[in-house]
Formats: sequence, structure tokens, C-alpha cells
Amino acid sequence: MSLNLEDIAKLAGVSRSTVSRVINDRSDVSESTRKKVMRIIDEHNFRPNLAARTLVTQRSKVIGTLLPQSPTALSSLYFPNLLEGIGDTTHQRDYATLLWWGQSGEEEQRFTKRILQKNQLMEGLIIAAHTLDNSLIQRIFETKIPFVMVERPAIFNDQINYVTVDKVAGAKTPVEHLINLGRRRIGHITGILVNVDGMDRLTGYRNALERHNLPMDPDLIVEGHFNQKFGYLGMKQLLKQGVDAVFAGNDDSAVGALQALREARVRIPADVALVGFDDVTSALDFAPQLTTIHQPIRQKGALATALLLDLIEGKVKSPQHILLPTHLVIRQSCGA
Amino acid sequence: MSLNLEDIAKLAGVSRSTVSRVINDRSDVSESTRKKVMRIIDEHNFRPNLAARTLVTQRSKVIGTLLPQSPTALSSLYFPNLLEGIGDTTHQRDYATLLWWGQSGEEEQRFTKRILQKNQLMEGLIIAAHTLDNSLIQRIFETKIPFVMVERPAIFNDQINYVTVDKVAGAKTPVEHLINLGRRRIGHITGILVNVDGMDRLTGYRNALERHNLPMDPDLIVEGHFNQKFGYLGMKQLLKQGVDAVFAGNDDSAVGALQALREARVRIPADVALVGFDDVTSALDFAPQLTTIHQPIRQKGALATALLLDLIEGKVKSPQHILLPTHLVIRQSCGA
DNA sequence: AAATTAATCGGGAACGCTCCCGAAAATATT
DNA sequence: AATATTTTCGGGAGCGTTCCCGATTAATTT
Repeated sequence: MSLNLEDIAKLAGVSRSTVSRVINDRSDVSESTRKKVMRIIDEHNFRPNLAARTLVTQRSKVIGTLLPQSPTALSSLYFPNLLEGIGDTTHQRDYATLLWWGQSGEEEQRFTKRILQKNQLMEGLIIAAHTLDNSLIQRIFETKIPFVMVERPAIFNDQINYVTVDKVAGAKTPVEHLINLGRRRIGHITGILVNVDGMDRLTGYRNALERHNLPMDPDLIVEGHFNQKFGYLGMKQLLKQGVDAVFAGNDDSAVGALQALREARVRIPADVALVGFDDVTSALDFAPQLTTIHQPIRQKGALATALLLDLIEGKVKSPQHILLPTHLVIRQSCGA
Repeated sequence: MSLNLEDIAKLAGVSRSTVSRVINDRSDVSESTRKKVMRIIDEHNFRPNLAARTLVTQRSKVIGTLLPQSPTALSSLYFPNLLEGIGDTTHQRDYATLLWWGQSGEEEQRFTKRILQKNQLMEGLIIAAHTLDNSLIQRIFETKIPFVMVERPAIFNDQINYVTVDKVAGAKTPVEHLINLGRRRIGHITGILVNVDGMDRLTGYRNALERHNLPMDPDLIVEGHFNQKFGYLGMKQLLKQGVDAVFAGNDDSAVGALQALREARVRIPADVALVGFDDVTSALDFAPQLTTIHQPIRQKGALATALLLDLIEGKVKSPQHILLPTHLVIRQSCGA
């Protein structure tokens, strides 16, 4: 039904090979025939069959992106920002992205199976699924398909490509900032603690307290889920314990906490100071503006993808580790 | 480097065809040889080359999903929910999804070109890009690739497959609800007015006022962007005009409005009642809970995808229109 | 003008699969 | 026991490209 190279060749009065050369922008074809062929191609809106091309070149120009179970994942601006970064690079380098996000309730087994089944199509993987458990990383690792993790994995640290930000330092900075402002009872609403990301932030919190010889009260640490709801609930709990400052695991948690504070008619930052993490505040720029740690999420996505494509194209070799810096953004909620 | 059918066949002592039969789960192969072949396949972790299969079958089991420019698009829970629905169906029917989200600043021309270039790979398209302009719809339409729009397009209404919800009625209901509760100066923070979706909600608002013989004060209509920021700014503006109720174009706008109301120490719902639209409140379940119009977003994604796959598989034929119902969810913010 | 080199092009082979058709083997029927 | 039928399997052809190699033509050099 649709045309192929041979058809175009016939119409243009040249050979299949010549048409192929034109399409692939080869140099060994005269300007006149190139024009002639081009005209026919445009006229018929011809597009080469990608399956055939992939079959012979072994290149698909398609990568895959793995995201965590959607409800948790996509409720924050973090992933949209990351996707933007991934898009920056794929767009620029003319790749397309197969998106995989685990179905809620789907067993991870089936999830990987689905992915692996299509693995011939994808030349590499961006893995931003922090909830993915280690055995899956292992299985993907075994397939030898190139992949880059966004955020450091819990295992294989040194054998695996990843890009991350310095979170331990990142999480220490905001807490130290609060301490320097005279706060003494600083609560922490954690992230998801089964992943490295959440743990790192907690570690940073602990380090800061320790360093300043402040007591570590376990009641001041409540477990969150990187989302508004648990930020809200966590803050309510912390209010009962009495705090004069809170470090939220991410900005979403902080926004939830903000709601709880307002509801309790607690003044921010006078009574309780608040800092977040991520700086995904584009949608949140209303008062009081959130003091937070900025991490270059979009850039993280872009660099991870660039690394992956370089790996695929053989420009660099595994393993590569990229560490991006973070910095404190002082706004109103911390009282500085 | 990697094995092919012939290799497996040799190892199993059968023919290429037989291996193919086993892989495709055909019936005309004896149980014993099936087992034998299966063992070899598992042992070597063999996966058939998808490009080759696609080349001959003309089927890729891959669809594409078009999302609007990411910053606007992905900042709301709407799209994540939609993606979940799409995932429900693709997962269940064993398809994969190529995701396209316009790069900010990318001209639409280039965007479609990128998509069309890979169109051989995709058997169909889900178009949920409300910002996409009509000429692109036209071009995609011309390629004859099956596609389903989420939300009714501005043109080609009757020739195009789409799934949508009854928004005019949907938007009338909340406003009528507010009127019935005795509110008289009802403001509206609109959605994006260049798309049908935003317009429909505005129309619903107008219809309700008209029907109840309430004056239509243009000052009570402020343009929003379906996001928190513009909800916040819009609400500030409406407060100057004096309102006793507000219908926000979507829940994100409503949350922004909530912030503005709190900041101004306006009581909700005593002084100003508030209703939203979408019911993407999973992350927003803190006080005061938002009265809103529920629309089955996830189901919308799932049905759109199911329709697309049916179209692809020839089970139904174009054009198909699916209209889903909405309903008012009464919580605290409206004062009922 | 002849010989050499460079530019341009055509056709065969291969990529790894599915599908068709016919052959062989196993089973059922007379 | 011979024939007919069914089950099971093998091999050839073809999907639409790219790549290699060799041939033809054009341009350059001697």
C-alpha cells in the first residue's frame, strides 16, 4: 500500500541505492539527481520504513524511560521537570522516547518483562524509577542494554552509570541554615525511605544536627512520601511535638506542611521556619515563598540522556558518574 | 552478536519455522517439541528481533501519545492521571507508548515533523495536546494514521475520533449549585481560552447565570491558565471586585485561589465559596476540602486508548465519539 | 589525445522474522 | 492392510532498507 525505495527510484528514474543515498544525505550523489529525487519524495510524502532500516542498521534512535508507579511519581513536578530535560536532549539529537511507568498494582516482575520484551526496540534506558527494586536493576544490567540511572542506585554503585546531585551536603545546608538562624527544635519530614534519595536527605539532616551538637530527637522525624498529603499530616504531628523549624523532604511536602501551619494559625516564619528541597516552585510562587534547596532537575534529565546517547553511540564508555551541585535558595519561609 | 531464530532452531534441532511457531504460540506444534524449544529459548534468554517482526507483519504494537508543551501540561495532576489511564489499557493489551511532549520554544512545525518521521513505528496516536493548533491536526489527519483525541478538537468534529466529558453541563452544575446556595456574585477564573476545554467551562458558567437571570459582569471573569499561579492572581483580582463565590476553571486554579483567600483572611466558605473542576484531589486532601466537578480522567485515558487499539485492530471504524459524564462532588469549600 | 583519477550510480546480498505451501509422520478410517 | 485424514514440521519467498563492490561516466592530468 505505501511506497518503498524502489517505487520512488522508479518514479525518479534512478536506482534504489541512489534514493537511499539522498535520504541519508550522502555526499556521493550529484546535485541534480538529488533535487530530482527529493522532488518525488516530497510529492509523495515518502518516509522510509523504520523497521527495515532498524533491521539492517541495528539502530532505532529510540530510548526508553522508566518512571516509578505513576501515582507517587507523577504527582510532583519533579518528574515533569525531569522529562523536560530528557526531551531537551532527545529532541536535539533526534531520538524518541518510549515511556514506561509501572501500573499501580502491577507486580514488578511483569513490569520488567514488558520492558524487556520491547528491549530490541530501545537502544538504551533512562531509569528514574527510585522505587524499582534491586533485582530488577540486576536483570536489566544482565541484558547488557546501556542504561543511565537518575539518582544513585542502592547497589552496583561503581559499575552503573548515573547522574545525581550531592544530597547529603544539600540536605545539610538547609538544616545548618536553620540552626544558624537560631532554631533549635528542627523537625524533618522525610521522603520515601526505601530509596537512596530519601535516605540521603535524612542523613544530611542528621549530620547537620550532630555537627552542631544538637540532640537528635526521634520524635522530630516523621516519615513522609514526597507528597503534599504526607507533608500535611507530618506537619500536624510535628506541631504536637513542638518545633521551631522544619526541613521538608521536598517542596511538595513543604507545601503540605504550609497548609497545616496555616490551618493551625502558626506564623511562618515567626513561629516555625520552613525549608524544602528541589526548588520546583514555578507553580508555587505565592506567599510565603519557600526557602529551598535548588537542584538542577531539568539539567539532570538532559545530562543523563546525553550520557546515555554518548554511551549508545560509543563516544564514552561505562561506567560514568555525574555529580551535580545544589544550592540554597533563600526566600521568605525560613525567616532570613 | 545476538542469536536469531535460526540459531535457536539449530540448537533445538528443529527448523526456524517451528521456533517461530513456538514463539507465537501457534497450535500446530507438538507439546514435546514446544517444551524442547522453550527450554533453549529460556536458556539463552532469546527475544525475537522486533524490527524484523515489524517489517513483515506491519505491526509494531507501539502507539504514540502527544502531550502539550511540558511546563503547562505536566504541572497539573490532569496529565499524570490521563497517562495512568493510557497505561491501564496499553499494559493490558501489551502495547508500548512513545511519548511526545513539545519542547518549550520548539516550533510546532518541527514538533510534527519529528513525530511524523517516526510515524512508521507507531500504529496510532493519542492526542491530548490541547495547545496543538488546527493545522497540525490537519496534517496528522492527512497521514491516515489512526488517532484519538482526548477532548473534542476545534475542527473536524465529526470526522475525528475523540473522547471527552460533557463540560458545558459539567460547568453549569457547580455554578447552579452556588446559585442555589444563595450566592449572587459568582466569579470565574477561566482555563486557557484558546482551547475548547477552557471555552466549554466558560460557556457552562454563562449558561448557568443566564438561566437564573443573574447579571453577567465581565469584571467577574478573569483569565487563568489552569494552574495554581494564575488561580492565585485571579483570585486577588476577584477579591477587589467583591465576590461571594468563585468557580475555578480547574482544581489547580482553585488551590491557587485558596491561597489568595487565606492570605486575605477571607473565610471559606462563609465569606467566599469555592468550587473547582476535575477532582484531581488525591494530593490535596487537606482542609478545606474542595467541592469540585469530578470527571473520570483516568477512565478517559483508558477508553481513548482502548478505542485507538480497536481502531488499529480493525474492530471498529472511524469516527467514534465517546462522551463521559461528570458529577458534582460536594465537600467543604462550597458551604453546602 | 590518451591515461589516470574522481565522482556518480546500479545491483546483489544481507538483516531476522512471518507466512505460505507442500512434505513427512502420525493417527484414524474403511 | 491399505487408504484417507490429520497433525506436525521444513524450506522458500518476501518485507524494505543499508552497505559493499564494481561499473560507468565525468573530470583532471600528462
